[in-house]
Amino acid sequence: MVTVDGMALGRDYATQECSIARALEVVGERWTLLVIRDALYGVRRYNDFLVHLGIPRAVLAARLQTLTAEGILDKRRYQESPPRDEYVITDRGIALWPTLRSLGLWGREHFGEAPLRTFQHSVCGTELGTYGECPTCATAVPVEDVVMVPGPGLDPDPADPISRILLKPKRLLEPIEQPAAADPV
Amino acid sequence: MVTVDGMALGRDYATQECSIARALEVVGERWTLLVIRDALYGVRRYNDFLVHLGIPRAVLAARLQTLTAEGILDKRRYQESPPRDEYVITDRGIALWPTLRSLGLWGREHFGEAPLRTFQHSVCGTELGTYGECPTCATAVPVEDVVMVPGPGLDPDPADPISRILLKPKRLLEPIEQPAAADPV
DNA sequence: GAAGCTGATTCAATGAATGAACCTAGGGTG
DNA sequence: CACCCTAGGTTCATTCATTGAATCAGCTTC
Repeated sequence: MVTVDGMALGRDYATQECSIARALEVVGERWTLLVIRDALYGVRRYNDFLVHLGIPRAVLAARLQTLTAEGILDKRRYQESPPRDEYVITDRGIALWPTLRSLGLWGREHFGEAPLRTFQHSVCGTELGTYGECPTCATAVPVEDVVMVPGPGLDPDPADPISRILLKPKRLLEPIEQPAAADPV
Repeated sequence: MVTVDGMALGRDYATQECSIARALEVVGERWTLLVIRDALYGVRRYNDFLVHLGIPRAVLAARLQTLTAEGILDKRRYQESPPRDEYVITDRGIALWPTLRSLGLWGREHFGEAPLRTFQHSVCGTELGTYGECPTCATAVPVEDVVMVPGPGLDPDPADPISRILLKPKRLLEPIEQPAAADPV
C-alpha cells in the first residue's frame, strides 16, 4: 500500500522544477505523442488509432483516458444508436503542433533518408519552417491551414486503411473520411 | 522493409512511417529529453546529471550511452590523470532546442502556475518565441546566444548543487562552473 | 594504507507494455 | 429468433524497463 494520490515519487519527474519536465509528465509516456500526432492528422476513433498506430488496446485505452483527463482530447458522442464516441483534439492539444513539427523535422534531418511527408501552408504552398510557420508569408500558420502532403518515401500500399487514406494530401484537424460501406476491391 | 537493425519489432515504433516516430525512437524514452535539456544547460558530467536529475544510476548510464551512440552527445576526456570523461552536446543535440523550447512553453502555458525560467536573446534581452526565435530581432537565435534567466517560481534553496548554480542567469551550452573545493557553510 | 572522488555495474523488487483472448451492447440479416 | 458483425473496450499472463540500493574499479590525497 504505497499508494500516493496523484503522482508518487520516483514515478514522475517531481524533483524537476521545469516546464519541460512538467510537459513530459503529461505527454512523455510511450505512444502518447503519436496519439496526439494522429489526432492532429484527423484520427478520432478508437479503432482508427488502433489500426494506424499498431498500439496494444490496453495502452490505447489508458492513453485516451489520460489525454482526455488532461484536456488534450475531448471525448464526445457522435452517434446515439448504437452509442459511439470519438476523441477530438482540443486547443490544448493543437498547441503541441509546434513541438511535434520541430521534432519531426529533427527526425527527418538527422535520421530520415527520404522525406516521408511535407507540411505546407494551404494559402501559398510553401513548406513550413521549424516550428510550423510560413517562411513566405512570414506568419504563424494556424494548424487548420496546414496541408499534409505525402512524400516519395512512403509505402504506396500500406496495410491499414488509415495509412491508405493518409496517402492523399489532407488538411490537419480535418476528420478522416470514414469508409461509407464495405466495398472490397 | 524499413527495418533498422538494432531495433526489435514491438519494442519500437517500427510500423510508423513518420519522422516524429523516428525521432521518438531516439529521444522518446523516459529521462532522455531531460538529459538533453541538462546538456543544453551546460551539464556535462555524470555526477552532475545524476544529482540534478535524480535519475537512477543505471538509467543514466544507459541513456548517456544511447545518446552518445546516436551522435547527440559526445563523450570526451577532459583530464588524463585520473581519466575523466564528460558528455558534451553535439550539433545534432543542439538541433533539438526548438523542440524543447516549444515543449517547455507548452508546459508552462497549460500546466505551470509561475514561470520557472525565461529564455532571452542575449543581444536584446527579449524573451524568445515559441521555437526559440527572437520576436524583436526577427531572427532565429543561435543557442549560444540564449540566456536562461531564473524566474520567481523557483525554489530559492534547492538541495543539489547544480540547481543552485542554475539559480543564476546563464548562457546555454556554457559549461557549468565546477565548485573549486569543498567549502562547507 | 585508509579514505575519497568519479564513473560506473549488478541485482532484487516493482511497475509498465505487450499481445491474445474475452466481454458488452447494439444492429443487420435470414 | 439465431447468428454474425462492428465499435469499444477489459482481463490476464508474459515480457520488458525502471528503480534504488549495494558494490566495484581506477586513481589521488592524506
